[in-house]
Amino acid sequence: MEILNKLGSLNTHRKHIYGSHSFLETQDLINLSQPLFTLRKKNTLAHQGKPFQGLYVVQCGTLKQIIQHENKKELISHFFLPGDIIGLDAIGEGNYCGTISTIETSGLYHIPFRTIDELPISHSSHMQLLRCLSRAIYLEHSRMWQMISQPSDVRLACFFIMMSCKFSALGYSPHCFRLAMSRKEIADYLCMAIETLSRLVSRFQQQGILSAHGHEYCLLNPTALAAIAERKK
Amino acid sequence: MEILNKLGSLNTHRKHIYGSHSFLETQDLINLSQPLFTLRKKNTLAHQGKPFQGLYVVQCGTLKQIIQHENKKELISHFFLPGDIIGLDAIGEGNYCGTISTIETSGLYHIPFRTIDELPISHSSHMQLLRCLSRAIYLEHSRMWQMISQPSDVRLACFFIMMSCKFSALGYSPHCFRLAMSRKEIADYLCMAIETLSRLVSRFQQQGILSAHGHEYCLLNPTALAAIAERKK
DNA sequence: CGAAAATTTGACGTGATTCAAACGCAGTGG
DNA sequence: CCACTGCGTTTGAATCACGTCAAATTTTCG
Repeated sequence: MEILNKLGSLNTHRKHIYGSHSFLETQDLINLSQPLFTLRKKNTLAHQGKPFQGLYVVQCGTLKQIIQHENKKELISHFFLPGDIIGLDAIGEGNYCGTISTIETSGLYHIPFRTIDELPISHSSHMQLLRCLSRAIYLEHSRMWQMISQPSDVRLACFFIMMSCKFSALGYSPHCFRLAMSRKEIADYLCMAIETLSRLVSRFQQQGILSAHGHEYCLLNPTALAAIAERKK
Repeated sequence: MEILNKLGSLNTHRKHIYGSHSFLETQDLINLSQPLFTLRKKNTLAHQGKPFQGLYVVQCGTLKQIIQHENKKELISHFFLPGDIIGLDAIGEGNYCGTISTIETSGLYHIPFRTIDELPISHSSHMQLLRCLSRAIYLEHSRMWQMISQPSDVRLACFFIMMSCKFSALGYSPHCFRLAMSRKEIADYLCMAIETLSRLVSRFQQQGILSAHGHEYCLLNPTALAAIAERKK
């Protein structure tokens, strides 16, 4: 069965790259999977360095991937939302390169396999998978570039726009949505201090760009938000 | 012919990760290549976004890969030294994701192919290539982490140590070597301003850690250098 | 309800960028 | 041979964005 034939058809011209791993048309993958299972919030799906056990597709909920480097400062490499695929960056190495855990109770499909050989896909699909990983290198690089050379307000604006696009694609309102992640998690993802994030959210609210109450966010002025996100240095 | 069978045997425990692309035992690749050719300094080997034309193996000289993002601030993603392979990150996408040009006159082997299908390697080698690309994702991430959360002196110390290892592996002195790249290029690679780099080099010299005359560098106190590189925040 | 955790806000310190000027060095032409 | 020019590098001073520290406030959840 050709599960990867639509690989690469998505996200080819994404503007605000934050490298979420929804490279495939996930329905095909789900057909291969075990029954849906749920994982309560703050549970760990996979530990960094542990052997690869297969991919997961998010059906509902939110997860995060933390890559621990030597010292304890942790960096969140990805958030996973419904439709996203978890574990693509672990296929090759054979180990999960980060710890993946739920932020809220989530529903997941598991596509179990240890090595890529066990996945019933054709030669051409392997090529597509290869292409997919190669693209991920570039996405990582883009993210690095953004984190290094873009000021914090631009990074945050891009983040909100990305989330807006996500929710829009999922059929939800692009303007009002609930983010399961805490401020600290968003800050870690955006490589800034919690306090900086908090100040930025306050500033955006004062400017009437958005409103934030707890985990609920409303984009009141998407144009202004986009202007901040696109601001050249 | 099995050119990728030693894939992944190198660089598995590299400490100071700056992601140079020497993943393969290059001699196998060279056997597949066109005759050696030379490219004068400041010439471009491949342009960002142009179609993939094949891999290159550096025989001698130095090259750099620049990835241009929207605004003009350029980021050097890689330096290529003898033994390194150029273009691995372009295989999948089919386009070069950065502009690759010579810093000094360089000798190169060209392994021409357009798509991975044209490379005469086995299924298991494809797996290895896949593993290789997957690892590159992690390397990119590690570099991001270092650039973001390590202070500039640590980054520079790591850079010198990496270069020292490189030259050592090539059979040259690990303590005294000539770097073809300019200060500006090193600064771009390490994501800092030229002035910051210049100040750091001055400081290291005052501390007796190294001496720098033009493009010639001597590591006078590798222990002290390593202490800076390993310093936790 | 009450303790613990998360968030906000202010004051302050600092590493690194930016601006500016001076310096050294190589190549060119008078 | 020396002035002239352009380029890379160095150095100092000023500035800024962001992180850190600390205290206040709100939210969460048993």
